[in-house]
Amino acid sequence: MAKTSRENKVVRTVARTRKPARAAAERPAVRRRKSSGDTPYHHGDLREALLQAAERVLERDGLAGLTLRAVAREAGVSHAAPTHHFGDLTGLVSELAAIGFRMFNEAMNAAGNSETLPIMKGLASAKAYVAYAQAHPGMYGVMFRSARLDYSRPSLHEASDAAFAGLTRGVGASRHEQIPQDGLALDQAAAIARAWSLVHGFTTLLLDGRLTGILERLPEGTSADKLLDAMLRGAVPRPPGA
Amino acid sequence: MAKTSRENKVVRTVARTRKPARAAAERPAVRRRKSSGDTPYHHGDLREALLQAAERVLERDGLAGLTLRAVAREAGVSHAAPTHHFGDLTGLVSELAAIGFRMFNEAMNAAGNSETLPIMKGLASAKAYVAYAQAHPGMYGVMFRSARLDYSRPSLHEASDAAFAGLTRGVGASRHEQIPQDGLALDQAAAIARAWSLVHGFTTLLLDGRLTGILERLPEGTSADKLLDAMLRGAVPRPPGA
DNA sequence: GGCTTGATCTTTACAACGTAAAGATATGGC
DNA sequence: GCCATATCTTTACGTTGTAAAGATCAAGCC
Repeated sequence: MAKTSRENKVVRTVARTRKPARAAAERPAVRRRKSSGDTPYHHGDLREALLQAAERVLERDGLAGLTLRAVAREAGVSHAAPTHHFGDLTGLVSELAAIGFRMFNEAMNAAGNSETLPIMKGLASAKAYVAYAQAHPGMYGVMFRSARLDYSRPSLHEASDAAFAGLTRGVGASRHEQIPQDGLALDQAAAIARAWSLVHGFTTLLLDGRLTGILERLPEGTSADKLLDAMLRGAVPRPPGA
Repeated sequence: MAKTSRENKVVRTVARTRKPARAAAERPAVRRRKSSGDTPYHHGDLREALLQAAERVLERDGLAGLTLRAVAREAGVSHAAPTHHFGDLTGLVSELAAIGFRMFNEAMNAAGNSETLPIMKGLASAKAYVAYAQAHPGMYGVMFRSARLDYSRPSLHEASDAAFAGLTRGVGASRHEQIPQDGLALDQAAAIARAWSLVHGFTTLLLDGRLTGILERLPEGTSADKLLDAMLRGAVPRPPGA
């Protein structure tokens, strides 16, 4: 009961006193509708602006710098404005993570669909997984390292489930099987867990810099991509002819 | 230059005024040497007491509850006392993580040494890895999820390296090979990365609750241990006869 | 057109945190 | 006995998340 976020369920206060707030001219100027120079209605699409500001702050200052007040500063609004749209910091971080999962999922699907051979689909998806994390380390941190994620939020729940479902499809494709929705044999479950663990573990270790010791000992600066490829090819039960 | 921790390099102040501090009797009482009822010298082994307090706070309140002030409260000292022994929060968390890595490493080695077959050594170590994380989720969080770790600290650096070296040895044993210290072939590196990624990824996913969807669909509440075993057995190039 | 209403944003306030600095105190060497 | 020093406490400050109350504007009603 301590965590009741209002978030658009505005508490109408008693109000009605004097003391005029400062003039409207003093407020930050950039309050216009997204890509539409006119009609600066109430205060613009602040929710979207805050999410974009949050992503900028994240990639600039890292996960530790992603605070409610920093995001508000970046967006040019008062420090309490984000509370109205996201309830609390957990809410903002969760919505940001949901965006990350959607981008993530799209990247994996695009990579998988670009391949024709079923076995290659899985490999391509896995590579896209790692590539996304390398390109957006801040987002990856929000999605997998942040302690403030509320998976009961539908947006986050759905986006996160969709991303892992995509990876599971890749496994099914590479084994020429359909993954059933209800029952699951142990070896099927093991195959899914193996694919998830391999890709997710590799990414986590790579971003934590724990693979640099290995990469440095490889011939002439082999890239992480090559190591990933070798790791995955050795992991499939029947190695592809290519 | 903003992060110069003093940490035992005490800044001698000018000092010397009046205003007596409160009586010694008001202070917390438990200030005696570890397992030695007498000789309560200056204020006891506070450094050790703080680390133990930190572990208690961690397992009780989670990573988010692990603050300098909470640890000081748990140990019954002033909120600024930990600073003297660890410099800052990063220092305390790093030392705690080092302890975690040492316990972690001991558990893996003990499990590996209990087996005679080389292939089994790797499996046993991997299971010990996951078992430790399940038994000490707070510690695992400090070691792998905390944003405040300073790997330039020798204690943390060494303990962390030792833990991963142990896992690498397990891989070498399971492949009947010696992992060379200098050069490394791509397939050797891939084998190490595969073992690390599998075990670490599985653990991360398990602790994040992302495997529950799979576990629930397995026959009659199969344990995570069974899934791990099946996953690992399917991953080794030459499956063991057992 | 004046008025109300409700959503949006700002101000103000407070407790908890990390950290620095200065004051107090006991220990061990002399 | 005395003092230098390491250890611990007090005090203080800036930052954070969050609650609550005040201000402002768009829209609808009469």
